[in-house]
Amino acid sequence: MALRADAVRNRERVLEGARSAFADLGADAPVEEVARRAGVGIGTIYRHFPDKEALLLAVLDHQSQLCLAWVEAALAEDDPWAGFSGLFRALAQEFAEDRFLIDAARLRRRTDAAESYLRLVQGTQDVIDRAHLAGVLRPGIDADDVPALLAVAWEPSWVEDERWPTYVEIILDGLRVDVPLR
Amino acid sequence: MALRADAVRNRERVLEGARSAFADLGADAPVEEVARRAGVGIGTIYRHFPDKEALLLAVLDHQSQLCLAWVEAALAEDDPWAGFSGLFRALAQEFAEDRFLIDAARLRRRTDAAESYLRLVQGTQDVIDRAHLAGVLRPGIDADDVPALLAVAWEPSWVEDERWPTYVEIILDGLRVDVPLR
Amino acid sequence: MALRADAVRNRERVLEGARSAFADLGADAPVEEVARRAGVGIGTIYRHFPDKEALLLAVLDHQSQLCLAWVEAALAEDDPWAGFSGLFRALAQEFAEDRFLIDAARLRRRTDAAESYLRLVQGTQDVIDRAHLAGVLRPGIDADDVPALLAVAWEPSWVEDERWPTYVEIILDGLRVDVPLR
Amino acid sequence: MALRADAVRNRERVLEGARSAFADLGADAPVEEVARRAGVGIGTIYRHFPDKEALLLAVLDHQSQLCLAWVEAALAEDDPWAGFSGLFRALAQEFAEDRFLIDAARLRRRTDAAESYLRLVQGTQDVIDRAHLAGVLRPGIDADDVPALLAVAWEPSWVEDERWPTYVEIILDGLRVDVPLR
DNA sequence: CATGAATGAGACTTCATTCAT
DNA sequence: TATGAATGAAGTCTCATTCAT
Repeated sequence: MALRADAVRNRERVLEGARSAFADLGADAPVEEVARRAGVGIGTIYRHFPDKEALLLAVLDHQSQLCLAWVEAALAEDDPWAGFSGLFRALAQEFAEDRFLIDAARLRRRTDAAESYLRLVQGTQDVIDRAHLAGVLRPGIDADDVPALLAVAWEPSWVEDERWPTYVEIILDGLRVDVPLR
Repeated sequence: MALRADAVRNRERVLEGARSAFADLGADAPVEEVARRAGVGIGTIYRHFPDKEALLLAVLDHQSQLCLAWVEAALAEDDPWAGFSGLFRALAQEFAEDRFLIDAARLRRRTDAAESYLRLVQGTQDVIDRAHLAGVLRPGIDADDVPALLAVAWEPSWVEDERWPTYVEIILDGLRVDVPLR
Repeated sequence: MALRADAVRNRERVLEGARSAFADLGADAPVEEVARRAGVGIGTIYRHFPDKEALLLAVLDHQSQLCLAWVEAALAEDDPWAGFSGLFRALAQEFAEDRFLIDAARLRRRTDAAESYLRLVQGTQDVIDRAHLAGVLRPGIDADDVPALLAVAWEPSWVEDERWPTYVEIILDGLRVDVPLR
Repeated sequence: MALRADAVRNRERVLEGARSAFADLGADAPVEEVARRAGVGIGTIYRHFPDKEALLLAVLDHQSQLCLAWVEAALAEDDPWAGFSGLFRALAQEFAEDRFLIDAARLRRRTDAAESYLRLVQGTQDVIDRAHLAGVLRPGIDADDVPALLAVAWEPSWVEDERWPTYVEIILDGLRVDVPLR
């Protein structure tokens, strides 16, 4: 199955090109730009993905997969707040670097989301539940609120100022419930 | 010079149409849609504005002008924190209602900003300075940070959930410095 | 309303280009070919017609309008058979000259047909009814059968041989009911 | 030479796939669809046939071969009219069932026709000659007229109405010369 | 000055054909 | 030899902008 190896590698290149193009230009980067960056004909993209939306979802899926590692790390933490806040900071970082996610995540609302994305949401919910149980997280918050709160980080116009870490800290302060020392 | 009066009035109608179109459809509403809502030929738009970006800036300018009223109100407040938080909430409200601002404000970074927008920024800075003097606002925050923090409110995908007021409160919590009651 | 005059004339040119292009190349003539023949940008076509199908329907409508004259002539004939057969020959001629109608008429099945086309069908039905009443036309035939029978004339591959008038006569022979001379 | 046997068998599968695809979707069925139905790679098709047109011609050839059986049957008939009309009906049936033939037969005009097709034409001419000799067939008709007359049956838009057998009878009526009973 | 028709680049997508494996 | 991935021209349609009226 030597053929497959080549195809798989090309699919990888397409994804890489899509990641790059979407990260720089947002979700409305032309498919031809993706092809250019992938070093591939435009037809190749349509062989691997039925349409542009599928391509966006694939990139979302891929990035979500990377983020799942952060969920693992968060659950491994002893302290529930350290877990949650660490995850929040990591996701902010991840998303701040990828302008594409701004638009791609919006697709989640219209289409059935990528599978890894759903697992990411679920994992995030687990981390949040633990924080709620420990009483350290503002009540009424759930995993669906996280992307919205992260908007502060990935809002593209301000990312370049490197101010977003500050904003993340502000939000974490607003989310934390101080536990009285008995 | 009746003509002049007519022209001015037409410019107003164009702005009105742009406000409406951009608010509903975002910054990529077709210029023709703006013309339609303005009840005006598309040529008229290009007579008053050199290109679409200028139109977006003009709308931004106009909306900024409206927001200046909130700045006045904030400065009239006795309590500096009430002033700042009131302004913040009001701006969030204003922006949450106008989908167009999401995209238009981004232009600020690329082009010379609209004049009223600059005045809005300056007025906001005054409100912030007062809060800093009173020691109730997290240090290191200035007017340029406000739009980024508001991203949380105007991120379009989540506005419909009406969760944004919660997010605004979280951020305000994170921004507030509790003053010990001596 | 000087403006309108120009636009109307251009719409006419587009229709002329479409007629020409579709007549030569069939319904799958590229829209750009239509534009080329009309001496017009492709955008102009899409200003006048929402999509390609609308353009095809418009051409069908136009050609149908021309054919309505033949229906008038047929009804003016004293002899019902002369009326019917004259109409049949005239339509065959008309359609044999326009390759486009081959495909355009097929649209009738999928979409709501052009208005003139419906009137053409109705007029043809009147001519046929008269022939039935006189007992000179094979029973069980109605207006919907006419295009199918005309297929023999407009089948593009054989039109160039100029054999189609023979085929038309064969069909007319097959359609005629001989009235015994009492 | 097992390879050769394999190759021949593959050619057969390709033809089978082409027959199926073209019959269902017409001549513009994608070559990949042919490959899919043949259970074969697309490259295999291009190994056996230089281009898509060759494939269409090959299918035409194959179908023509099947039709030759009808010619045999026609010639075996005692009555020349029964022979001719039987052949005509059989061909109509054959073509009505295969949407692909509509388009494929048109190629005959542009390219050198498939061999079996030529034999089919010749055989049909024989049947026609016999009918002419018996004086039962309208003079001036030859084998080249048959496909054009069959257009009535294979015109795709009307096939579904199952009206074509009626049209075939009309044409046969028009073609028959009544022989006076001495 | 206003109008809105015309323009054409560019977006997405399909598919016949080539070619590396 | 068979495979099917890659290619890219071509098709339909949108929309910012220009310009004749």
